[in-house]
Amino acid sequence: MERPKVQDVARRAGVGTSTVSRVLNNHPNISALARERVMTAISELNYSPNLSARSLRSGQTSAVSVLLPMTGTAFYTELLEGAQHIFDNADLDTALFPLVSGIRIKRYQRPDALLYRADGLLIASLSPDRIYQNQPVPFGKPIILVDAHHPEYHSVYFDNLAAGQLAAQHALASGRPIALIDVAETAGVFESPVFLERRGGILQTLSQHGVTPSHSVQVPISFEDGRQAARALQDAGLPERSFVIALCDELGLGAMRHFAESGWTPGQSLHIMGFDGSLEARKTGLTTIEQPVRQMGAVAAKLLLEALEGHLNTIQARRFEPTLIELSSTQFGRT
Amino acid sequence: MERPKVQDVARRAGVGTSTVSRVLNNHPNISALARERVMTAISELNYSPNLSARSLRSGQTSAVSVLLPMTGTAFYTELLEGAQHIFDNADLDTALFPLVSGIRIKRYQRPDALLYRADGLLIASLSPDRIYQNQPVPFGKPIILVDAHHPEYHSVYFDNLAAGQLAAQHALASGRPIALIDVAETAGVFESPVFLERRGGILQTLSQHGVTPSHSVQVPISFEDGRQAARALQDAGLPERSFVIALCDELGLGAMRHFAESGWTPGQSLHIMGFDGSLEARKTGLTTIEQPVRQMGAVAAKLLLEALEGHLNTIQARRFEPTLIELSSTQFGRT
DNA sequence: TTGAAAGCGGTACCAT
DNA sequence: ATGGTACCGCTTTCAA
Repeated sequence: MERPKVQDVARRAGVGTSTVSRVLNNHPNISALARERVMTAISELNYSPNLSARSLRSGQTSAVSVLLPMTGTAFYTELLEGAQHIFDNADLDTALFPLVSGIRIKRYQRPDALLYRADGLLIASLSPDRIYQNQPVPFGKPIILVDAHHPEYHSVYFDNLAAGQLAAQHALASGRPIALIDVAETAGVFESPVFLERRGGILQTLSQHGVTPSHSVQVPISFEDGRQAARALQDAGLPERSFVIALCDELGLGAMRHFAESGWTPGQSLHIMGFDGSLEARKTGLTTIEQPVRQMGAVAAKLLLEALEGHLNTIQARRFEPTLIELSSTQFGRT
Repeated sequence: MERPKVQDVARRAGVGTSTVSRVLNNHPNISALARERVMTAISELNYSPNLSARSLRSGQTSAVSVLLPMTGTAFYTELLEGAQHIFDNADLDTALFPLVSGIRIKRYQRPDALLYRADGLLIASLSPDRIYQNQPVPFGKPIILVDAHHPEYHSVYFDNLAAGQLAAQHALASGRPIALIDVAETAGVFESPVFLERRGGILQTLSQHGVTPSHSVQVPISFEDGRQAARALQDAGLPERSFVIALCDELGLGAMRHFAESGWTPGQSLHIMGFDGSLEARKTGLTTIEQPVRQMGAVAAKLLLEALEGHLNTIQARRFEPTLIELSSTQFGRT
């Protein structure tokens, strides 16, 4: 038979189509016998429901969409692990829509994009204002922003300003001159406020103590760029007994490598720290600021579930506070 | 108005619903006037079609699904960039379905998973046999395997055996003792034959020349593990004038770092190479085996398009041959 | 070139 | 507890 339908199942089970539907959707008030016969017919015919028909009639899709940048970093893997688990338990299927190039944006601006064939939407690390050019998201169902913050949307995010402040305080406590390895972002759709906020927190705290960074470089994010940034700092006359704040772990790790290679053993002469709480940083002993990424993903997913159930009447914001993980790169040889 | 439908558009434009549908789907034989009036009505009402209704009726989804592991590496970003571009031009929406944890597998085994609400399926780096436990994929439409190979499916993949052979030949040409930094894989769903094949190519070529690796270690894939592997090799008595083959760039880069730190300057005393042709390897000067990832993604996508049009009557296999990129880590101080 | 109407495969209402 | 049936919104004959 050509792809069986409910009618075929109903006929074979000797019941009505509504009974089949009830069994499929776990409705109450079904006799054990009827359920049994329907189940048998289903497996005999190898039946599976047509999702399009189901959503057309029910108005639901049993799916959530996740819009996210694809960076090839572990960040989104972790975030998704946290979220997927929650969606799985709620019997929601999850589809990912990566923003790999600018061209895709045009597609996502159309309200009939596949992205919006969902009951809810999670937007990760992206600014709706930027993607939709300050127009509302063409999706009339619940939306949660994660790793991003916007007054008009439910948001789950890190307190990057506090993270910056925490880093600055730790640096100040060392009594050393403070240098910055900053992130050079290409402006555009993918631009995220994360680094802006971290930087702001750092500079704000420093200036409150009358301190200005002794040296500063801006580079793209990669291990190798971190290395080159460290070299550039040295070339610019960075004193060996400095405290270097790198705006992310990857840059910090690259810089740490260069300093180590040039004999400025991190933690013993030079001090250095990063941001992200990455596994690499922990393994390598780079002091960092932890961000509970997986947990953030889970909280965002839970918030979306609540929104789907209509329990969210006011805009929600869940902010995660940072934790300092002090490792060997800033522990020894304190002044 | 509550989400307008074709009827609303038709009424406003003073035409029949079929005319609206024809305009929406770019059918020929539509008068310029009718098209104009329909377009106006659509934008006035801010109409957008219901995807579920459309696919229910047409039997098509205008979507392709991509099943892939989420590793946080640049590999899949590149692969997708290659594929998305092709799908975009064919007006196909693309949804990603990551296999983040084993639990997900259960979901994907059901034929009514969202994954299968598509016209075609791309499976990346995963073995159908392993995911579906030797049962056929529950999807009666075109499937393309990419970065994987299977006699029963269309496949687009790298010749990893040749890559291994190429590496071994390069190592043999150095006349040095050859050591291996191998990948320790956790068996299971995610296990891919890539490393098995690379390893096989290496060992096969070596043994053809009567050579056996002087030293060998197995470690998980990470920069830091590469570093530790290098140290382990030294502890095991690796001679400084060796040729080290790392089974991937990330391990090679980590090892290179350790060797550099311990004074065995890569390329000058010790020789080392990796696999993948990663950007990092190129920047750092690590000799590597190039794999045109983006191109492979594009070819896989094109193959899927052909399959969708019914042009593929026999199982297709597209194999990409590897290229050696010789950089400084194996160039100088040749014997 | 166009409109009326059938029908895609389910779900949910309304009887019983 | 169960079956009949209208109907979700669209595409596609078919006849005009």
